[in-house]
Formats: sequence, C-alpha cells, structure tokens
Amino acid sequence: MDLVIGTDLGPGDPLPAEPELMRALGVSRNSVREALKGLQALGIVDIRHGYGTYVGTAALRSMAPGLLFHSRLAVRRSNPQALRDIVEMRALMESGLIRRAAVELGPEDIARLHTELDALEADGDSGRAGHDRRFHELLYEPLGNALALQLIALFWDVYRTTEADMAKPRTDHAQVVRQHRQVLAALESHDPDAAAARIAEHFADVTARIDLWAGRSGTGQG
Amino acid sequence: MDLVIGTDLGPGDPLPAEPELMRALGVSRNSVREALKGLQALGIVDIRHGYGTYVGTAALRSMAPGLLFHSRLAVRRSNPQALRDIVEMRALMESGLIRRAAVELGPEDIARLHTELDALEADGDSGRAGHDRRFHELLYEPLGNALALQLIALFWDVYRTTEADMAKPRTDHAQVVRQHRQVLAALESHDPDAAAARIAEHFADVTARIDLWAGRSGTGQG
DNA sequence: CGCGGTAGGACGTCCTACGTCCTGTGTCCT
DNA sequence: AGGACACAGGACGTAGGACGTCCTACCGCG
Repeated sequence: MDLVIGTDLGPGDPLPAEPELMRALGVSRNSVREALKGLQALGIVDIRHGYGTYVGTAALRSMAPGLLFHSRLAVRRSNPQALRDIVEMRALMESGLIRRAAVELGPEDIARLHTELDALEADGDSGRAGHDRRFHELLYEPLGNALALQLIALFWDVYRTTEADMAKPRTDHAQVVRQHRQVLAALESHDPDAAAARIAEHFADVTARIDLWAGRSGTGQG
Repeated sequence: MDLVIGTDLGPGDPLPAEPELMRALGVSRNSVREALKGLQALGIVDIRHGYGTYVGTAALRSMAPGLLFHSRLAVRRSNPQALRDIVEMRALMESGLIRRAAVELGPEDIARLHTELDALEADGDSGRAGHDRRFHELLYEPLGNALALQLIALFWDVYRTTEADMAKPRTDHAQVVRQHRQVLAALESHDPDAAAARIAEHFADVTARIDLWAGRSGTGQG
C-alpha cells in the first residue's frame, strides 16, 4: 500500500510485476503473492490472469464477501439480528439521502426512475431483483456520493443473498411496486419529508418480514 | 467459506490445519495459504502464527485498510470528495441512530458518557482521539446494532487517519467538547430532534473544515 | 492485406525445504 | 513435592524452483 501511494500511482494504473516486486521488497514470490492476494481481497489491487496487476478502483465491493459470510453464518444459526442490523443501516442511509434526492433530482432523473419502475412492474417476480436494485441506485446516483452508492449496493446485495438462504415469506410484488411509486411521487413534488416517510414505510415492511421469519423459524434472539 | 458454513463452525472456532485443508480441498499448500490470506483480509478467518486458524468475528474492521487506502489516495491527489463522502455517511448514520439513543439510553449509559466526556476535556489535544472515538461508541453501543457500531468506528478511523495526511486547519478542542456536551444534554432530556440537530451541527463543522482545506490546497474537484 | 502460428511476459498452481512461534511434556534442580 | 528449564511436536511463515494457463504482440504464410 505504501509503495503504491509513494510512487504516485492512481486507480487503474499497473503495478510492477511479481518478479520486480520480489526484488523491490526483498521477499520471495510466495510472500509477494500472498500479500497481493490479501490486497486483492480488500479491493486495493485488481489481479488479472495473464495480464497484470492493477491498482483497484472500487473499495467497497470487496467487503461484500466478508459481510455476506457473517450474515449467512448468523442466519444459519437462526439469528435474525444480523439481517435486522443491515436493514436498519439501509433505512438510515436511504432516509437521509432521499431528502437530498427530493431536492436535487431533475426531471431527467425522475424520467429514468419512471422507466426503471415500469420495467420492474412489467417483469414480474422473475427479473425483479435487478430492477429493484437499479431503482435504488438511480435514486442516489445523481447525488455524487460514490461511497453511499457503494454502501447501499453492498447492503442490498448482502441482504438479498442472505434472504435467499432463509425460507422466507414471499414478497408481495405489487406492494413493492406501489411503495416505489409513492416514493417517486414524493420526489416529483420535491417533498423531502414525504419521501423519507415513504422510504421508512418500505423498510418497516422489510423488517416486519424478518420478524415473521424469526418468529416461526428461529429463537428470536441468538 | 462454504466449508465453514457447511460444517457448522461458528465465530472463534478453529479451522482445520493447512495440511488437512490441502487434503480436503485437493489443492497445494500454496493455494490453501493464498485463499486463507484472502479470507483473512476480509475478516472471515483469523490466522495466528504458531497457533492455528480460526473463524473470524469482526466483519467490518477488515475493510478499513481498503477504504483507508482509497481515501488516502484521493487526498493525496487533492480530491476532497472522498472525505466529504465519508463524513456525509457518518452524519447520516449518526443522525438516525442518535434519535433512537435519545429514547432508549438509560441513566447509567448517560453517566458513562459524562465520564468519557470529562476525560476528553481533561486530556486536551494529545489523547483526544481515543476519547472522542470512545464517546461516539458509547452513544450507540446500547442500541444493539453491531453493524452500526462497526461502520461508525470504521468511518471514524478512516476519517481520522486520512485527515492526518492533509495539512488541515487545527480543530478547536473546546468547541468539540462543547458540541458533545450539547448532544449529551439533548439525550438527557430525551429529545430526539434536538439531539439530531446537535449532531448535524457537529458534522457541518467537520465538512466546513474539509472545504477550507480543499479551498486552499486542492482543486475543489478532482 | 488478412489470418494463423509462435514467442514472450504475467499470473496460477504445485512441490520441497527450512524458519519461527506456541503448546505440552518430561526431566532436572531446588 | 513443586517449579524452572529443555525438548519435541504441531501450526503458520518464508524461500526457491518448476511447470501450466492466459493474454498480447510479432512474424510468416496464404
């Protein structure tokens, strides 16, 4: 890490090859590779077979496996708290950001959201995940906070994957579409409070679904 | 990861030794070690020299290096946006959580916060970081959201370390103490709105300090 | 001019050997 | 008998070499 920062390399730039790192750092190739493997896991470098090693660009996608692992472990032990925590963080972040979105989003942003929402409604339950995720992305993309985008995407992925591990009550597709439309309506009227309230409702439903699962499958406390 | 989840291991439990993993997975020790090194970076396993390998407990501390790396890289290139993003996320999370804290914290929690704040004031600028961090931890520890605690601690660490990289305007110690006391007062009167407002003020100051740095040292946009 | 084969670089995997750290056991000294 | 030290064993850490796979670039051939 210090080497990259010290040599003025930027995201996407190629790192020295393994043999050169061996000489530069005075260690064997095994150690170099293990270090790179660790950095790769953290998203600091991007290793491409037969091509080279490059400075990474996305910091947070890399922690999805770690978070996912612990969540799955918790769910596997019938402890719903990890899922509740994730949903609470999503609710906190989105409730705050949606206020900015209500103020800052322009007509073309709104139009894109309408398009995505129509696609979500049309696709039915099959292709649902993709459009739902994309909708939440489009909500906050114009705000210019790359970290927020990555965090929300991260938690979305972790939640969705973990959810798949548990035999959960089916989601009401029509209800999801309706809630999203209400959020969009609040955005169009540039009403931060209403938008935040709608988002809060959405997440309250999600939490309720987790409680339902916890009640019939787990201990309720782990 | 699948092996751990599949064999009903929990956090803290020991993993099979490297030779056994070689046999179980049918790969060489190098590959086993590189895989473990990646999992270690993600906080999924905890490797202890001469002792053994264990299932990890803290999921998020592991992504500090990655986030830290990208933030330092951004600051080094005079791009303050990464820092602004981090502070905005802290503000979003803490503003939301502080409302729950205002309602749920008991007298003994408040007492602990007073103690920590006194220590912060007494220590002056030298030991400041530790007490400031601990204060924010104590605020949200009773809420039972382990993920939130880890995220806040993570962002706190990343922000503090990155801040150290830039020649920044000094923080007004007395002002920090005063702001924290105001937050605590709002908590004692169980007033969520006031607490959230005080926290928002605190973070507004932090953001202002970043803008000051950006204005005199960077491009303002990278 | 276009296509396919070939050479080189870079990462992926494997094997072997030795070093370091920790623990448990056994012996020796007190 | 009790405690300190030495030793052996297990587990992770590091090193060096060899070969395989993937990708790119170059060159000859049609």
